[in-house]
Amino acid sequence: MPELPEVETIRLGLEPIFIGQKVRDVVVRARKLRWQIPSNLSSLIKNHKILALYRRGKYLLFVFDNGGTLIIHLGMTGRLLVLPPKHKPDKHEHLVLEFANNKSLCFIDPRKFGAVLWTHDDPLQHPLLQKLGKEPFDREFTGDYLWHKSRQRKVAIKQFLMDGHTVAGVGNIYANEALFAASVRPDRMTDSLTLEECKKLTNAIKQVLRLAIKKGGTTIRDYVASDGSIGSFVAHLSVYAREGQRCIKCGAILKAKRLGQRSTVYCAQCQK
DNA sequence: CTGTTAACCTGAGTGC
DNA sequence: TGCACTCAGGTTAACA
Repeated sequence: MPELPEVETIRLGLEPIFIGQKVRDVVVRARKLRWQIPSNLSSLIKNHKILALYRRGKYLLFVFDNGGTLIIHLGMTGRLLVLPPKHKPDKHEHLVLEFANNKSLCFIDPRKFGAVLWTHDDPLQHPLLQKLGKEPFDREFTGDYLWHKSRQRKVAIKQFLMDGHTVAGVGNIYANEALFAASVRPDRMTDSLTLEECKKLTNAIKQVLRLAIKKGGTTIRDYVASDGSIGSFVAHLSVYAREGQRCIKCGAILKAKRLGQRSTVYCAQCQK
């Protein structure tokens, strides 16, 4: 369920605790998440230090002092919690990294749509990351970029935005919110968008994501930060999960429809 | 290549 | 209570 703001909030919470810290022990419990957790993970990272923690889209990248990188994706229900080494393990706690500073980093994921991977090479060249679209806060994520990418494409703009190959990190909540902020109907075909609309959309995405990070993400049901705290962006949602309620701008009743089997909420008055 | 759909998996909520 | 069914912050692989 975590999208870019939630993943970034988790990253910000983990960074001060684990940078420079050495892995003392590794416990792998899950047989299989989205993919198998590397069976030799322990030998890869035990007694090695984390040098840096980056984010690309919804992926977290833990760079180790042996040159390798642990890649973690949280899927729909994944959590990364900082707990004491002796805590009672959650039913769905699939991986625990125990560190020299006496803190454990725990990966919990009931639905197992998440992923824990390892690469010796440049993580950005990993097959799963290599083809990702621009980072929303990249200077190059502009209206021009979106306009060029969207030409001759016959998909609803919302689905296009949620495709990580268009822009990385935008999921269902923030696609809904950004489209509302840009006054664009979610079911518009991408190739019908004008350059002007693409500019409004890219700006809306940056603005919505920035505020959501500032608010620590959106907690609807599962999401919590690495310290267990919840995100407060729910209070700023304009359309997501507000079907049947009134539009905050014009007062019309918000409509819902399914786009690519994802719930979509919009204001038929404000969004054209 | 593009576009659509099923699949991965568990838990919470609803209606009968 | 139980059962059937729907839905959920994601994404890939397999189709047409």
